[in-house]
Amino acid sequence: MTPARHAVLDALSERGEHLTAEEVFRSAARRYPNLGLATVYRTLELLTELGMVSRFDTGDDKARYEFADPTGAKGHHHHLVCTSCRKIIDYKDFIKEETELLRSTEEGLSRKYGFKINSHVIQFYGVCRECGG
Amino acid sequence: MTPARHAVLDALSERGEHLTAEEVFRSAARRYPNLGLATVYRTLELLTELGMVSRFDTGDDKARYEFADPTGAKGHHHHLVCTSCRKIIDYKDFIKEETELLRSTEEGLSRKYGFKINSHVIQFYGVCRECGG
DNA sequence: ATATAATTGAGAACGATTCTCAATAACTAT
DNA sequence: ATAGTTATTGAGAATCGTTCTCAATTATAT
Repeated sequence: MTPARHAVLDALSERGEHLTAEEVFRSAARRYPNLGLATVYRTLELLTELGMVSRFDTGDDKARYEFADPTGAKGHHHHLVCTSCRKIIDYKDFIKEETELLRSTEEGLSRKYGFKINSHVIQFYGVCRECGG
Repeated sequence: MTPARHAVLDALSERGEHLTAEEVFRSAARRYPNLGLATVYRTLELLTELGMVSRFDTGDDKARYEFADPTGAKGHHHHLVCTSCRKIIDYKDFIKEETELLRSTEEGLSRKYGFKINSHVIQFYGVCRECGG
């Protein structure tokens, strides 16, 4: 865990969620001024592989990263994306039905197609209240 | 509906599913040789807006397109993606639980956050039988 | 300390997609 | 039909997020 990597991780945990690589870079560079953008990308990839960070995207063409803390307060959650203002809301409600859906789907798909399922993406798109939803 | 647009639509409905823009281009260009790639992109965007084509992505950085036929044999379906060989399986099993989940989630999110939900992405990633899943 | 391996920053390279623009094709109204 | 207006096209340049290259620096092991 080098200083550059720490700076990236700090940026992700301190600042809000859903940062783009560019945003992580700007944020982390405040503390670690000669940080390079390539290092940010490399570190984000590394941390994602280690499971400490999770990466997702929301339809614009920039990957977003957030601190992964599956057992913490945030826990496992999904994203609700406003297609107008690009706001992203984390939610973890309805997880019971969802868990059930995932379990049975994964089991069924595994049996039928021989897939070992490792991850999933569930995301809703819509228009938020402020944007007229 | 110009010939160029027809060529794009034909390529999508004739050939299998899940084509990248490049693949649509190659396929359509066989019938309509002086087709340009930019026209393919423009047409795919147009058809997507019209709801005749749906666009999704699977983790590599290329958008995929498929003929949208919500009431037809294919119907509404989701994708199961092998992260090893990139095979994509359409499935529409378990739609009952899923429909229920979507309904209650959309309703709940709407009430709680004031979102009008328009679309969703549900996708599973894993390793297929041939790849050792 | 010294050799070896890993990490870094800067900028070039990449690749999917979008933009520009002149040429062409499609309508419209006469 | 025909002249004028508008939409669509193809080709290549431009864009932009991301990845690669490479020499320099830093960490690790001997």
